[in-house]
Amino acid sequence: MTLDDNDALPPRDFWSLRNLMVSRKETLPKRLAQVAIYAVANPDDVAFGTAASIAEKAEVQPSTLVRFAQAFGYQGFSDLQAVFQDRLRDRTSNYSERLSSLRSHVAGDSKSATLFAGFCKAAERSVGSLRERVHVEQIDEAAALLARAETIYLIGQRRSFPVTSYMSYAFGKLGVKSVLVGSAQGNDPETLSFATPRDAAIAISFTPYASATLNYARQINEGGTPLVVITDSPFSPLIPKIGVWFEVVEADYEGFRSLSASMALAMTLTVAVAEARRG
Amino acid sequence: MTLDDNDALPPRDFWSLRNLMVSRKETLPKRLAQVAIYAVANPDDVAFGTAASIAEKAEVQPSTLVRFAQAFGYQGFSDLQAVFQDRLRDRTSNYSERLSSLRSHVAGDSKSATLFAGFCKAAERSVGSLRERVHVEQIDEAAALLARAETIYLIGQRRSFPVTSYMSYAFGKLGVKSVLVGSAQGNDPETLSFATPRDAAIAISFTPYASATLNYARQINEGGTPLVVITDSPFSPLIPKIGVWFEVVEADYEGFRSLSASMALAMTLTVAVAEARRG
DNA sequence: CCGATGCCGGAATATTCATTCCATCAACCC
DNA sequence: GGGTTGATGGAATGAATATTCCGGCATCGG
Repeated sequence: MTLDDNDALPPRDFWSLRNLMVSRKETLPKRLAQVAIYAVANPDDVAFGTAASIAEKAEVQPSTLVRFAQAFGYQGFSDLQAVFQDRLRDRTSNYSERLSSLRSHVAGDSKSATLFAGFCKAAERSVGSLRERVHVEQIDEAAALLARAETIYLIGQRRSFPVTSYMSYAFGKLGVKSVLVGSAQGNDPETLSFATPRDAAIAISFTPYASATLNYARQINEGGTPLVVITDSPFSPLIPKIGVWFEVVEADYEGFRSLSASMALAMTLTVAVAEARRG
Repeated sequence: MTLDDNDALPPRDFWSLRNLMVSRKETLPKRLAQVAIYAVANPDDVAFGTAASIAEKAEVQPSTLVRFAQAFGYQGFSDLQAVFQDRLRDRTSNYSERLSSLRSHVAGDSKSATLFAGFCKAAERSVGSLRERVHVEQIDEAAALLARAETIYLIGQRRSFPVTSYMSYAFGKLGVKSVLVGSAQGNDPETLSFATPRDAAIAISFTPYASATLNYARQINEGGTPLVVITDSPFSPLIPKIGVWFEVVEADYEGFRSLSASMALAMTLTVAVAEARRG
């Protein structure tokens, strides 16, 4: 008796097993810990893969997987794998279970629970409304416009800044030249004065519109640089003369508006531009 | 050429296949129709079972399953089974290949449409998984911890920076003193050296963890400053000695992970802190 | 009623798979 | 520092699996 030193029966449901793997990881030998990490991070692959394929992805030997299973009291790898499969099998029962647990949480009536549920719901509703409002042609048009640009200027303040800063990061990773405007440096007007009609800009703003964003967008658009705008109303002062605009209505909870829809649209645009450049 | 009389490539996503099975059922030979009916009614069993076990339940021969698969243009039963598995694999990541294959198939449809749908779905999925994983007690604990702090330090790089920058903005509006670390200024280590055990910090990072974030978090936590961590695994090197941590698994599409779950949790924490301060 | 065509069942086969075994290696205690 | 214990990699093994093949059968048109 060396490895399988736990007298208790192995867990038969996924979450018990998961907790056990997390708690025992510290005391596990190196390779077995490696398996634990992989299994927690990629339960789906464990459910469907073969011992060989999983071993390869986790960078261990197949035999290590068998040892791992036995260390947790299972008869072999297949026995352990069955637990991972069951997790995916009864998704429906799992779902109702999830809902009831959510309800009991909310029934606890803590203020945090209400907040949490509220913000989750706001995020989901926002994405739902985004689906309705945005048409594919708009995305195509915006992506084409941005793909033509030499430099893409990103304009967003306050609540919109996280969105533009994400785009700046993603564009960087994708090798698309972009300039982030609206950080705390203060030379933004000069930066924008370099924009030409061969560039493009993305401006994001919602009521109450940050005045700086409005000014920058107007300035750049009047200089002939096309503009892609994300805003929350067809009457927004941001709507450009040259360019495309998207209507994104974020649901709010207690006055704090979600960012999920803007983020999802931002990601779509970012990747679409990169793909358009490649093609 | 007798059976596999369709020149087109077989569908790679479950729903296309399902529709195809339904529509072709009428013209299919008796046993193959029998398989189609069983497969439509028990897709989970098809996903997990072996050819022998499925054949038994569907009351046909294993070889019939192979023929069935070939009749739809697949190379063999395993090839067809993979489609059924992908349907269940949905949960978190790894469905990028599913959508990319979808895209190549629906070549007539715009690429942007697929992107857009993918990112919307990733956002919704992420929020769903957030609900499942985060418990209210954690939020309460984190909010209490942060409410006690004199100054809240916000640590996040790269993809996490939009989240911390949002929190910085929201904390500002709510009158909570916070310092944003990780902008391009470069004096971050010194800024963090001012943190005391009476302060607190929020660190956000996902695989691959930005080394600077790791160092900052470790440094500040060893100095006795409690830490609230948002990360993607119980084995994350970010898990603090003093403090609370949240497991947030963002779904990804084409390697670009959503931010919706992190954002929703960030909003919850931000407002919860402000409420705790007020009460 | 008879040939032809396509379908099916079941055995045969070739692969792939999980598991076991053993030699080597590293860590630890005496 | 030598001996022991446990962990690991990798090949060997035997079981299980998907697939192929072929003889027989039903169906259909003449």
